[in-house]
Amino acid sequence: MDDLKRQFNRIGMRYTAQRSLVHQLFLGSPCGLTIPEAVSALKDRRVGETTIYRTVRALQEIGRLCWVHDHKGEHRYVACGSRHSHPIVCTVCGKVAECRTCELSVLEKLLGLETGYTVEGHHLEFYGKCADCSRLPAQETQ
Amino acid sequence: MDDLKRQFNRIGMRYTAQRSLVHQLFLGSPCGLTIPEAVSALKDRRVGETTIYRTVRALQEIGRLCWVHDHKGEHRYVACGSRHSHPIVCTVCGKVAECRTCELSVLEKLLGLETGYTVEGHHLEFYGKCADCSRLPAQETQ
DNA sequence: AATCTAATGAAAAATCATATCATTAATAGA
DNA sequence: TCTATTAATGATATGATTTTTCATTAGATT
Repeated sequence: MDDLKRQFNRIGMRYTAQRSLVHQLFLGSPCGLTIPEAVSALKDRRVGETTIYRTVRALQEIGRLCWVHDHKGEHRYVACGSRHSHPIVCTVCGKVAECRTCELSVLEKLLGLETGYTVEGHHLEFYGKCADCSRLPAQETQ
Repeated sequence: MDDLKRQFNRIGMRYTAQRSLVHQLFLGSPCGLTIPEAVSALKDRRVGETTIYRTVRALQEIGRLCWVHDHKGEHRYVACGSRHSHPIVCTVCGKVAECRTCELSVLEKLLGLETGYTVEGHHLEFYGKCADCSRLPAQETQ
């Protein structure tokens, strides 16, 4: 995907082999990863800690990575398709799905009236059970 | 306010002088505080680090404190009035207001259909300019 | 190829968070 | 009030995480 290269260039950064590995890792992690997890996952692939921190920041900047708080409150990074998506985190297995629907405009208007703020954006995270975990009644996965 | 004491007791904790100081500190901080900020703010009042970490967790548990990510992405804790409120963070000065309006039920239904998840809850943060900072056109405060 | 610029990762340093535990304070019961 | 009980406190130690620094390497440009 050469698109990524262009997006990196746009923010004055190069799309290198290491950065590609970092991105691939997140794409293959449906529950997202904390940074320490990403670091240890790529230790054998010889990608350094510093590179991972920098790449995570860059991927967020170009809208390919967002963060969620999982069921335990841990800050995890999850691959996403666009700068503006609403993640939903499974409270049982931690799997994250992406929701493109966004109908917050009404709420934003109300909010503006209520608080006097000019709304510019938001972060919205949902928590719930994924289809699989909804079926297993009270069994702890992972 | 003796209400707080009851709330602490309900979760098996005591409402002590130190915990009161921590709570007061957050009540007087419209932009919220990171934990290290709270620690240094209370150093002269002789409240220890451990107590602050524990109290922050307790205040969250009883719904008097919520977290936001400020304009710089920093995790800050802000006093709030109820367990379910939607903070809005000023992107200029960082001041946080509380929004009680919650009309996400429609969105939650759509989301359930789109992803197959059973929605149980959410976290919603708005970003925007407060009334004061909306007036000053392009001036960086703080 | 030569030049320039950015990326890399090892190491050190700084920061942040948790665990341990002796001491102190708050509560409940007599 | 006095005592017993239980939880809170905070100093210290420890561990985890994040950032900084910098010599080296790789990628882009001419």
